[in-house]
Formats: sequence, structure tokens, C-alpha cells
Amino acid sequence: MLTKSSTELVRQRNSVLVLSVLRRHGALAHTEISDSTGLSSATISAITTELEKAQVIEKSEQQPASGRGRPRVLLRQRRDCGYLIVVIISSDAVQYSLVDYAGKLIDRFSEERSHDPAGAVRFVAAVRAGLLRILDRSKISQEKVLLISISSKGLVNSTEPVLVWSPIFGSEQIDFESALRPEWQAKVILDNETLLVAAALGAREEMVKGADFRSLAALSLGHSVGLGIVRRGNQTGQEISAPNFGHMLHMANGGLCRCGTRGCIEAYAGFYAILRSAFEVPLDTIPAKFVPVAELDKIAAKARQGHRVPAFAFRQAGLALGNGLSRMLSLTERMPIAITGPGTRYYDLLRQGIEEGLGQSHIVRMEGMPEIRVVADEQILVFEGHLNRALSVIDEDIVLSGVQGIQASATVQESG
Amino acid sequence: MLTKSSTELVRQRNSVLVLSVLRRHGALAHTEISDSTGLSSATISAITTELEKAQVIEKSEQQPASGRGRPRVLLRQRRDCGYLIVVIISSDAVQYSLVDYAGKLIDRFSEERSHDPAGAVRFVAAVRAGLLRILDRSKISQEKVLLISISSKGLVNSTEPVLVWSPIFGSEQIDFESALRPEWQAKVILDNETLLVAAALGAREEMVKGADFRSLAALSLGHSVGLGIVRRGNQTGQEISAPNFGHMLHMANGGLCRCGTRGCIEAYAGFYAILRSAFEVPLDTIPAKFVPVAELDKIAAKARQGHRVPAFAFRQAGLALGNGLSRMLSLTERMPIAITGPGTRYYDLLRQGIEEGLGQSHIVRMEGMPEIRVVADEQILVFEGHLNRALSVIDEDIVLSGVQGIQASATVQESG
DNA sequence: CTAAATTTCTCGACTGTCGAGAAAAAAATC
DNA sequence: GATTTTTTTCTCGACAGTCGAGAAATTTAG
Repeated sequence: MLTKSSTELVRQRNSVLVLSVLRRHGALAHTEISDSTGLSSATISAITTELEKAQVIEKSEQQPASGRGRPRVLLRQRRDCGYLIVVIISSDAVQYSLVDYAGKLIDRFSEERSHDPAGAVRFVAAVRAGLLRILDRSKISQEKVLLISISSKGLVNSTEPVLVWSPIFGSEQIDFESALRPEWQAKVILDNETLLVAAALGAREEMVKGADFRSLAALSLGHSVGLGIVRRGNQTGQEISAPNFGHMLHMANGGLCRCGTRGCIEAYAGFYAILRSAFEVPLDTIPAKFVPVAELDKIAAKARQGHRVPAFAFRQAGLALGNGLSRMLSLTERMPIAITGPGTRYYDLLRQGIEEGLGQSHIVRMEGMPEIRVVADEQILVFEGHLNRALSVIDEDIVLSGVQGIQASATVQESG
Repeated sequence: MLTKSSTELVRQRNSVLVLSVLRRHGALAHTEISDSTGLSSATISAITTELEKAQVIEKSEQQPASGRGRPRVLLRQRRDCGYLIVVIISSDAVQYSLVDYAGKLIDRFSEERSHDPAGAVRFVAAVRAGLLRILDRSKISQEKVLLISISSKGLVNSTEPVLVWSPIFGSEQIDFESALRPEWQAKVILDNETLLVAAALGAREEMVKGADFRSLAALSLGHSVGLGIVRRGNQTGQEISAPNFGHMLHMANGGLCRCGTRGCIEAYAGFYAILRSAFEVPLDTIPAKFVPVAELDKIAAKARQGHRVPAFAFRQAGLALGNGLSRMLSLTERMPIAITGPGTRYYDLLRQGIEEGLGQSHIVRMEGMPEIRVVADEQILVFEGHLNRALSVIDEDIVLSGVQGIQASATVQESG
């Protein structure tokens, strides 16, 4: 369904555009913004003075002029325009980060978290306490927090911040919106962790390749298996999705997965599955949910020494991943695949299986093997993805609803 | 990457919007257009007078006023504004249709086509001849043909009209753009057949459900297996894709497919595959590419009488389809599935397998079985999809490039 | 101290949308 | 038949947005 367009919409979009280039390149001068947006200088003037009045951006102090001519006046976001809290939920801890509007980290701490599977209610309470704690430590007023951006492994509702399925709580849903609503006015968004990795990698890729960038998939290997896909939209930036890849069917009536279904990819490629396979435990018994990495390192060492059974376990994991990726490629388009997560340390053992699994499908035989690269530092990518996404959401919200209101209150302040 | 917005863009979008409601609802009065677009009456006046000057739409003759008040002046597309040729390539024939700008069928004929596999070059020549023939029969000048919309089964390049892989010609690519360019100025687009079915069903669904419509998949069963997915875009109408579903990997090292790969879905669910399975021919021999439907009907009859082997063949086909669909759902979101094509006549035999295959995956166990409906009349849907897509492409092209130019030439005509 | 270079800002022109009200035209009413 | 009512279309002025050109500002080079 098409929808009508108006001149106000034009201004909104161009304002968001200005904020986004400011976000990408840091402090910029009038002319630079004009160059990188394609908007005329006059328009930049109009938009920036409006944003300045609304206290969203500010002119930097006079700085030592480099080169002749009238010195540039740099425009930058006002750090105190608003704040963002990032909550990264991982299997053994929850990390809270407070970030200002310019993307600068202000405070951060982690809290251990028990693996109590019946603790969804308690977990939500812990998150609420954590949020209040980081707010309290920084002495920032609660209204200044514009957005709470949460990430977790598992399956996320695409429209609302509801965790539909997670490795720890299973099908016990967690609705962060309603959990935080009485206490917080801030908008709450929830994303799958690997989706954020894909978003970060996609943004990096677009920085390098520019308009040539088409799409990219991020595969995260660890206790569970995650996939994020980022595609260049026709106009509206990037489209990102985080399918339920780890629990896509690998083989009908296959090994039992910790989700209770048989034959999931994770039941072959998750850490616990590799362990199970290496110890030749029957495929219908389900081992511990979380396996110490040291344990897996031992198996990997044996495999590298040439022991048949552990090597086979990694190979089977690779095959499941390769088959799954080939199915994903059959449904999308050829795209490079970036592998991240703790599982990358075993990539030497997985590689052959992955490539063989990929090669078993028509699409790969026809179009050739996709580019596969290993990217370490998943944690950094997750945080980077949070910032990319959350800050652009904030920018949009400010322009959409805020500018007039904030501007009005600002002028009142001036005159008062 | 965001891009700048301008007032001209606003006008373009709103013009396209006006044309699209005119296309959906037929001839409309000023006020009706205003109501269904949300644009003000003044804007409608501006846009329609411009389009009328450009000879794209026209005012209808005075008609018997129904109700009091000033009688309505209906606006409708000018049929002679431009023409569209639809080319539907199926396994045994090529159908050519000439359609006017209002979507009215003017002429149509089919041409048999040989299954000569080495005949890609000859096939292209036949298509060129067919196009000239339909043009000649109707006495329409070639410049008035604005678009040639082609469809085929198989895999299609997403940006250019290139048939990348097809059941008949295999990997022998056909580039319709370069094949028709010297002769035709018209734009050429090529779409997968099942994509068009999905587009048509999606449009119908949106008519009924309105904003509630989210997404839908069309599964076409026949000699080959096709899938089309239509999703509601955030603003820009619908997003449609036609993945390589028939040749998605069903089972590693499985039955040999006619594409030369082992274990494709089609190698279990294509007509030839069901035949092979019912006759207990080894899975690595590849039977005739096209199986007479009568042959399959016989097998189906036996299966319905309770014979074990043919019933098993259909069941295996259903399992392959169900597993594949479950994998598709793991990568997208829950959506209804519409089954079309000649294979629907065996749906009673396939159904159990499909449902069992779907039920083997985590996503279906968690979210429940997707709605499955059987839709006959695939041919009609294909044509409907052609019209939906092609005419809206024409609308956009006219507004984007045409209006100024046509308008200019029109005013010259007037003054000359 | 002046000229050149460079950046920012401002002004008028142009395009687009909108709301209000005028104009048009047929049905209803007196 | 004249007048009123109702409905639709068209037009005008107000307002928002972008753009190009040129003025204003300000520093460096000579």
C-alpha cells in the first residue's frame, strides 16, 4: 500500500539524513554536510539552525583554522541531548552500558546471572534492578534516557520487544515492553544478538564498498547457533533479519536438540552437540546446556592430533552448518558469510565440513562457493550493532516527534 | 544508505499514488480519489490536470447523474496511452497477450514449443517472431508498446531480465534484454512464474485484509516446484521474491535431480520424481523431464485404492515439501501458504506428508501449523500477477520520466 | 594593508500541499 | 418556473520546503 507524501515529510527525511551523516562522520562543517548529503547549502542552514534551536546539535567552539578562508564551524551532536542504555544478555551475564547521544560510553558493568531455568520472573526483576542501578550511578535524570536497547540470543518478535524463545528460558516468553513500562518512559527495543552482529558488519561493509554493497550474512557459533542477514534496502537504509537458523531443520528425525525437537542444526553444531558426538553419546540424550569451552578445547586438540571420532564430530557440525547455509542461500541470494563467536576457534576443524555441506546444493554448484570470512571480537560487534541501530532510532524519534516540541520548550526557556 | 528528498519527489510519489488507486478501483471521481489517497482536493486537481495534459488519463463523458448535486466527472486511464505485451513461457507453449494501459486484453495467442534442449538460440528467435506477430495483428505502432513482461519457471536474475536457470535450458542463460534491445525500445522485465502467483495472491489478500495483511507464500506444484514469497514492505508497497525453492537441498546425497545435483526438493516432489519413486526406479537414474499428467493420474488412482508403493511416493513428496516449507518458515516468519499448480489435484495424497514434514521443525512446533490453502487456476493468477506488476511499473515509468516530456510534446501538438 | 580564498548566511524564485470558499450543476421544494 | 439545497469541481492565497546566487565574514598569502 502506497501512502501519501508531503513537504513536511521531505523535511523530516532530510533532517534524519543530516543527523545520520553527522553520526557516521563525527563533527562536520556546513559544507561537508552539504557535500555528503547532496543537499544545498541553504537547506543545510535551515535544518541545522532548527536542530540547534531544538538543542539536538551544537556549534563547536572556534578552532585553529587549517587553511585559509573563513574558518569552519563544526556541528556536532549535543552529548546531553539524551541517553541510551544498552543491555546485552548473554548466557552467563548481563552487561549494562550507558551511552550518550554522541555514542560515547559513560558507564558499564556486568552482573552474573544464574542458569536457573525457572527464573524468568526473577530475571526480569534483576534487569529492572540493573537498569535502575546504572541510572543511579550516573546521576542522570530518568527522562533523559530516550531508549533502552536489549539483545539476547534466541527468537525475537519482529514488531514488539518480546523474547519469544531463548536458549535459557525456552518458550517462556518475556515481554520487556510491559515489564519496563510503568517505570520507564523510554522506548524499548529488543534484537537478536546475531542480528546486531550482522548490522555492524553490514555498516562496516557499506563504509568500504559504498553503493556496491548488497548483502551479508553473519553466522555466530557457540553454545547456540545464530544467523543474521543484512540486505541493502531499495531506499530505506538496510533491512536486517535474524531467522531462527539454529533451530532450522537439518535432518528429519535427527539428533535431539535442547529445544526438544529432533534434527535442528544446533543439535549438530552447538557446542553441546559437538561434545555429545565426540563422546559417542546416543543422539537422543541431551547433555548439559552449557559446556565449558575448556572441555571443547580438549576435544579439538584431540581432533587436531588426528583422532577419528572427535574429528568426525566437528566434521558433522560443519556439514550441518554448510547444509543450512546452502538452504539459506537457496532462499535469498548469493552473499558473503561472516563467521563469528567463540566457535571460530575451531574453524580449522569445521571448515571442510562447511564447504562440503555448501557444495551439496544446486545453488552453490551453479553460482560457486560464497565468500566465507572469520571475524573475531563478536562482543565488540554486538555493541557496535546496538549503537548503530539504537542511535538511528533515536535520531528518527527526535525528528519525528521531538523537534517541534523540544523547540517550543527551548524558546520558552529562552524568553523566560 | 539514506538519500535526499525533495519537493519534486513528493509530486512524483503522489502522482504514482493517484495512478495506482485509479488502477485498483477503475474510473473514479475527483472526490473519490481524494478520499482514498488522503490528498486534498486541490492537490488532486493539480495532479490530474497535469496527467490529463500528458495524455495519460482522460475525463469520461457526462454520464447520467446518480443523486443530486453537480454530477461527477469520472477520471480514467486512457487506454491508448500505451500497451503491454505479456509473454508467459510454460513447459509446452508460449502465450502472448497484448494488453492496453487500462489492463484490458486486446489480443492473445499461444505457440507450441518443442522441448529441444539445445534450442536456446532458436527459442529466442521464436519469441522475437511471436512478439512481432502480435504487434502486427493488432496494428499498433511499436513505440506505443511501453513494456514487455515475461515469465518463466526457473531462476531469474533479480536486477536484469536474465533467465539464469530454467527446467528446459538448464544453465544456458537467456538474456532477454539484449535479445530484444535492437528491435524494441520497450522496457523488458522478467519474473519467475510463481513470484507472479504470489504477487497476485498478495494483492487479493491485501484487498480483503487491508493493513492487516503481512505476508504469504505461494507454492506451485507441477513438473517442477516453485515458491514465491510476498511481504508487505514498510512503505513501498510489497516485496516479492522467488527463491530457488525447488532446488533447495532436501536431503544430502539424496535422489538425483534433473538439475544434476543430488537431494533437491524437486527430486522428491516433482512429477518425474513421484513417477520414479512409484515405479521403484533407483534414485540415481533420471527419468524423462516431462511426465504426461495422465501417467501421474494413474499412479494417484492406485494410491487412492490403497496400494502401498505409489502412496509412499506421494508421501515422500509431501515430506520433502513439508521439510522445505518448514525451513523456509525458519528463515522468514509465520505466513499462510497457498498451493497452486497442476499438482494440487494430488493434494489429498500429499497432505499428510506435508503436514508431517512441517511438524518436524522447531518453528512449527512452537508457532503452530501455518494456514495452508489450495488455490486452483494458476494460469489466471500468473496473468493477474503480470498485470499487477507490469502496469504499476508502467505507471512509475510514466511519472518518473514521462510526464514532463509527454506534456511538452502534447502542448507542442496543441499549439501546432 | 590588500587581495585571494574559503566558508557561512540570506534572499528571492520555484515547486508542492492544503484549507476555504467560489463556481457549477442537478435535484428537491415551494 | 423560480428558489433552495446538495454535491462536486475548481481556484486562490497561505504556508512549507529546496535551490542557486550572491552577500557577508574571516583568515592566509603576499
